[in-house]
Amino acid sequence: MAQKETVERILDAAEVLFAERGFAETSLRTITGAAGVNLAAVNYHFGSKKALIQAVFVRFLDPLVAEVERQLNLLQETKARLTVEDLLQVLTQSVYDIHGKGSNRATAFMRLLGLAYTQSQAHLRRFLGERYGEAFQHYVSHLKPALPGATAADLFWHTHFALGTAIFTMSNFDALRAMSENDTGSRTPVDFIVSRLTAFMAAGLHNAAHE
Amino acid sequence: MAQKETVERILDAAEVLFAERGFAETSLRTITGAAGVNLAAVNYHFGSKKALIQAVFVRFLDPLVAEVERQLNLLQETKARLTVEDLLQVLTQSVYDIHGKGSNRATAFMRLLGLAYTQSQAHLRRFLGERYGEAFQHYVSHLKPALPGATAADLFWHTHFALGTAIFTMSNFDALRAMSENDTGSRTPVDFIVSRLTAFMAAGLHNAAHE
DNA sequence: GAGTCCTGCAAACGCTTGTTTGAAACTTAC
DNA sequence: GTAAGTTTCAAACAAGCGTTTGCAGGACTC
Repeated sequence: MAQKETVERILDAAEVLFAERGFAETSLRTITGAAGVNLAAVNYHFGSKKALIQAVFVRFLDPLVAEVERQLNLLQETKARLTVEDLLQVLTQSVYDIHGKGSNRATAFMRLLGLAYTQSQAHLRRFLGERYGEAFQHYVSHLKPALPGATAADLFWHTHFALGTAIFTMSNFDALRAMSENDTGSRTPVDFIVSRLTAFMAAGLHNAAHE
Repeated sequence: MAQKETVERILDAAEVLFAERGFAETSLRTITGAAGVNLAAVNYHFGSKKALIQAVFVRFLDPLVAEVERQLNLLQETKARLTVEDLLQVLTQSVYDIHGKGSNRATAFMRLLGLAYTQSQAHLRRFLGERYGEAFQHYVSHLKPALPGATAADLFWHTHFALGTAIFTMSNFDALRAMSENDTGSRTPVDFIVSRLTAFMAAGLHNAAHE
C-alpha cells in the first residue's frame, strides 16, 4: 500500500513537472519535493532518472495504445474501408474516452510526447520505438487504403507532417491558447481547436493522393 | 581581429552543438572545447550563457528576416494579391538565397527554432518575441487577403498549425530522413521533402477558408 | 618607453546535479 | 515476540555546471 502510494505520487509529480520544464531541467529534488517523498525514493523504486522518465510514458501510453487498438478493431467490423477522418477520430476519441473531454492531463502529456522528440533523450526514443513501434506501424497501415494513389514515400512524409502538426500544437497548447486570447480577446474552446487541428491534418493528408 | 575570430568560432560551435543536444544539455565547456577557445571567453564576450543563446539566434535570423521582407516587397510590386503559395515560396526562397539549396546549416537552425519553442528558455521566447514579433505579424498580415472567408481565429490557429508542421519536420529532419531511408530503401532528396511540406501546409491553410 | 586598454588563460568559486550509503522505521509471517 | 524483509530517511558522495578572479601578454597611443 505504502509503496504503491509513493510510486504513484512520484509519477504524478514527474509527469506534471517534466511537461512544464522538460526532462533535463527538472531535478529529482524538485520532483520528490512536490511529491512529498524522500529524494532517495526515486532511485529505490525506479532505479534511475532515465527509468523514471520511461515509466511516466508507459503509465500513460499503455492504456491509450490498447484503447486505440480496440476502437480500430471495432470500427473495422462495421466499415470495410476506413477514411482518414475515421482514423483521426479514433485517436481523439480514445483520449476522450480514457481521460474525459476537458482533461488537461491529456494536453500536458501531448507536450511530453513533443519533448520526447525534441529533447536529447536518446534512451527515450529508443525505448518508445521498441515498445510502441509495432502499434504505430499497425495504425499507419490503415492509412494506406484510405489514401489511394499515395506512394510509400508520400505516405511516410505526410504522416509525419501530420504528426508534427499535432505534436507541435499539443506541446505548445497553453502558450498558443494564451497568444490567441491576447489576439482575439476571447478564449478558444478545446473542442474548436481539436476539430480545426484534425481538419488541417486531414486536408494535408488528402493532398498526398492528388499529386 | 583576434576578437572577432574568437566570437565567431564560439557562435559556430554553439549553433551546431545547441542544435544537436539542446541548450541545457550543452555545457560551455563543450562549446569552448569544440571552438578551441578558453572557457572564460564566453562570459567575457557575451556576458552569460543566456546571452550566447540569443546571439546565436540573432546571427541567423537578422539577415533572414531582412531578406524575407525584401522579397515580400519585391513581389508585392508585381502582383496585387499574393497567394498562400507565394508567401510560402518567399520563405523557402529566402533561405535558399542566403544559404544555398543544400545547406545543412538551415535545417540545423530549424531544429534550434523548434527547441526555442519546446525547451524551457523563457528568456529566449521573450527575446524572440520582442525582436521579431513585428516582422512575424507583418508576414501574417499578408496571409489574411490570401485566405478570404477565414476569421481572425481561423487565421491564428491555421498559421500556427502550419508553423508547427514546418518546425517539427525541420527540427527532426535528419531523424526523419534516416527513418524514411530505412523504410523505402532510398534517400529522399531535400527538394522533394520541402515541396511536399509546403504543399501539405498550403492544403491545410486553404482548408481554413472552406468551413 | 611608459601607460592604457583589450584579450587570453588557468584556477578557483559556490552551487546543483544524480546516485549511494547505512541506519531507522515499519510490515509481515510464524 | 522475534526474525526477516520492505520501505523511508538524512546525510554524504563525486562530478559537472556557470561564473568570477587575478594575472600575463599584446597592441596601441602619446
